[in-house]
Amino acid sequence: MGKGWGLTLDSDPVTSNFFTNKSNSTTTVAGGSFLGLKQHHHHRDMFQFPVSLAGSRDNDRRGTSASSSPSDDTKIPIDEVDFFSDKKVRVVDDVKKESIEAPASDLDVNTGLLLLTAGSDQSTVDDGVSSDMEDKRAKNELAQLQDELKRMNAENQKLKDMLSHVSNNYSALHMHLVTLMQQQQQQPQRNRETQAIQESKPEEVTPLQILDLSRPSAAGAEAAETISHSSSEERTRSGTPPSNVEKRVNREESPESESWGQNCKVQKLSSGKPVDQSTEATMRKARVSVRARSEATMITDGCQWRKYGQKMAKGNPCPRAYYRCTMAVGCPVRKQVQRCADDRTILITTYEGNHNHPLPPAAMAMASTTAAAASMLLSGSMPSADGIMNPNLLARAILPCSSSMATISASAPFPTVTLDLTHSPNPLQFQRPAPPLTQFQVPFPGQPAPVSAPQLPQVFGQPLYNNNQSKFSGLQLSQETGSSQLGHQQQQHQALPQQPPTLADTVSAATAAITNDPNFTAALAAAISSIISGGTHPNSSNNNNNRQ
DNA sequence: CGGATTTGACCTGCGC
DNA sequence: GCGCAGGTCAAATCCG
Repeated sequence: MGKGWGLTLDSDPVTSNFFTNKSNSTTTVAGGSFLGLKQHHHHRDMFQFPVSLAGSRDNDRRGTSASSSPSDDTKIPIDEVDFFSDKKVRVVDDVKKESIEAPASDLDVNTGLLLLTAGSDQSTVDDGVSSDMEDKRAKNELAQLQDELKRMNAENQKLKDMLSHVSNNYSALHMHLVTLMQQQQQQPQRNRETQAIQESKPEEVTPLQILDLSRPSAAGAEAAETISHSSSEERTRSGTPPSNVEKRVNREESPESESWGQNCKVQKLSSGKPVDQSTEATMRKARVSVRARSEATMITDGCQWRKYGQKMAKGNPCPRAYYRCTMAVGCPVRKQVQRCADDRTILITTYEGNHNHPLPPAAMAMASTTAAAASMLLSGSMPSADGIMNPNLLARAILPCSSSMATISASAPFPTVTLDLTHSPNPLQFQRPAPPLTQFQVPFPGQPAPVSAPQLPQVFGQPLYNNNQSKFSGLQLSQETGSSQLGHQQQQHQALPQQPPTLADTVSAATAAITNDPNFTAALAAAISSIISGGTHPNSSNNNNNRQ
């Protein structure tokens, strides 16, 4: 991914370089011909380094492989060199040696031409070959060779300097980016941290009680399941239904991960690690809301849900339904479904939590999207709620082609990413070159979810609206497909290559693309920081917090 | 009969 | 402290 997403995702290769740490700063030394030397196989492609910075993924990969593992080193022994590891010195030395030694071996070629020129001059003067003339020729030859050698040395020195300069620049840039990243991540965290410390009372908490949505779901899932099981056993053992007081005690002693409200309690109970605590507190409250037109009572998103409650929400005549995921025992994912009060054809689905189980392919794309959105929202690329950054900036980063469809609210009770799929796309947005669909990887069946992305349910890819002019085009990036009436979720991944991509395909592809890169949030943060440093966004004054 | 849904009670956080 | 609103629980009910 990373291509076709404009500035934001162009940072992907940069991300690969800058944020996967260490050996990414590798580059390839080359340019034998450039040096005027015989081309050695291990000195190819001079200045691949800046190319790599510019975003060639292949270059990145090759550069990384050169120093990432010993085995790789054995495969590509000298071809690629890490200038920022010890090898750098070695290679530079090689170049140096090369400049001194190699010309000797190249003399035949160059000298031949030069001698021919020199000799021809003399031969026209004197046809007789005397030993003096031979000596003179030899001296001339030697002098020219020495000049050539000096020139090459100077050239190599220049190249070395250039290389060193580029290396230094890269290092500085790298450090700067890392620093920016850390600052962005730590600043809002510290604020919350301080607040959490002040509010929380020190009580014991087990690590299992801290479920970080930003982490791969496995750990949190296991934790959630463990907690859930233990609490279930406890309830079973108790036999009789607990009284209110007992129930209360039970909740406090075994804070089931399944309860949002209880989670808030866990967050207050936990005090061992302030950072984790504060992060968790925000993480758990992060939500992804999807607005879509649907006549159904609930959109099919590939997951199995069980309704566990319904309430009348204030200010909305339509009841709000509460669902929990039943695809796995103890899955903490919840969702709320409610019709919009203003337009009852709009169904608002709000997801929270991450699945602790594998998702069906149909549910992967949206899960990835919502997870990425939530992760980004909470990872530190999300500014604190004090309005340092326009949420729309982040929304644009999520969906650069649909800024009006994705809004992020940091001031809401829960940080919420809202994907509005009900609006017609801005025509101007379609003037941007649409990313080739092939760059998106729609998850295949059995393909694990992106490791870095907590999984959340998918809502795309189901019949949302019985209308060819599906309003679902809000997220469409490339074109409106008249024949793109959404089919069943299983069909969305079976689009024939020669057919125009369906909306579901496009959406799924886009959503998958968003999260294919484990470092998406980091890349996003970097992009944002660059945007900030480069000036304010044209719409930055339009602080459109989307509160529900 | 087992699983899903309904629905009233209960809990919790927040604002006044 | 009280009331309100959001969220959850669990017994009752429904349904295949």
